[in-house]
Amino acid sequence: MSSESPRATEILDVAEALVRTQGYNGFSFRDVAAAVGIKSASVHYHFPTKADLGAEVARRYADRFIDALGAPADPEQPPTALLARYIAAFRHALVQDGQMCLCGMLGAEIGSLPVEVAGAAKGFFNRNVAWLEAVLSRTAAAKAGEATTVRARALAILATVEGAMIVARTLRQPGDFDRIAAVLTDAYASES
Amino acid sequence: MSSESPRATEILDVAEALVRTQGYNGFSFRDVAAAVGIKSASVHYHFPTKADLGAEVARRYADRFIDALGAPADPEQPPTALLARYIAAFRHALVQDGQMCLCGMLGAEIGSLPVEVAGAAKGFFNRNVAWLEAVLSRTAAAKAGEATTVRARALAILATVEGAMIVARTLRQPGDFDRIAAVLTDAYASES
DNA sequence: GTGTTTCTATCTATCGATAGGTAGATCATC
DNA sequence: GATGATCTACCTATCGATAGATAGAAACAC
Repeated sequence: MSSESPRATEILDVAEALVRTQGYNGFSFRDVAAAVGIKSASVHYHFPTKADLGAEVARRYADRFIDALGAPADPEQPPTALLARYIAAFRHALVQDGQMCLCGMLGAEIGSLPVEVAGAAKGFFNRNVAWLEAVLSRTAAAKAGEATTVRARALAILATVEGAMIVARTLRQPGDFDRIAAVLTDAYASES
Repeated sequence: MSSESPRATEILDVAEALVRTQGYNGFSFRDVAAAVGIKSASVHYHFPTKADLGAEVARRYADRFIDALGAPADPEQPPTALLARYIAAFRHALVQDGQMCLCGMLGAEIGSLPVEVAGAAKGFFNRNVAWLEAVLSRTAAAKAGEATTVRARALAILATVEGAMIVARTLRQPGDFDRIAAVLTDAYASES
């Protein structure tokens, strides 16, 4: 599956950074090639079409991201700690990388993406919601009652962190991400 | 200010729809011209550069959007009703138009936008936050205590609805927007 | 071991299409 | 006949993608 050559990995790294700042519609094979130090034809050798490259970037990003979250059912981690880790993962993408979440960017462009790329972005969101549902279902509030709202709350958390990245970046105040995250924590996690 | 010719308005309408589905980097003068039924050179007559057109689209969108929200201090409207109206405005953009929020899209692309366009998107968000702060400051919770969190909660509401549009569109389930909005209402408005 | 073939990764060169933008002619309206 | 709006025609630059060549490493045949 993921036995990529060093060069292919290099290309994926560069492409990911470009998509996360300029969007799928805004990056080109020549941009990627120039940053890697090869010709655009060589990029086509590793990834035949732009859709192939975009989809692979998205798949790799999703795998890495979900992997870093750890197991949502880990009995050693209380739900509040897992939620904090979830928020920290997005915070890292924003502050450390200084970029948008890749799939948040793709989600905004969803109406004009090749099907493979759109599907990869959709998969990222589905896996995020599933992870959050698993965490939220362990809270006291969830055990006490309504199962319907577990999915709704998972969707809300995902939407809020994705939106927070956009707002913080647009207002040029990275600290706004933390302000929004604090509201999230107060509203959802304090009831556990 | 806004004494545009019918043709200019037509161009702005088409450009807005294109930016909201393909992003600023993904639309072209030729796309706009073809949809209007004129040549791309004629679009340049009305809007000299792409940045001019993009910025004007964003300004018009922001004006129209904020205008539709009404006065946040209107004594006849309780804060809960105003918040419901706020969410309905985004819901309308998503369900009726079937498109992203224009400035949510621009916010995602913010790292690769001309300064005029980026500034217009930033202005949209600032006006949204100001409107929400005005509403939230009228709630009982706000009057009782902490003024710091009013801004934080305003940012969180904006982030959540922007993110909700992206998530609902990517998962191809418009109903998810309403699920997220319901969580928002429960968490923030029930304390008033 | 040597010679032959195949594979990998890259190159140069080019394709048709499209990008944003410009110059100058044309047409209509007043 | 002047003004506003649109046109034709074009420019330079770039897009995604392909073709054909090349150099070197690996695999194979004997």
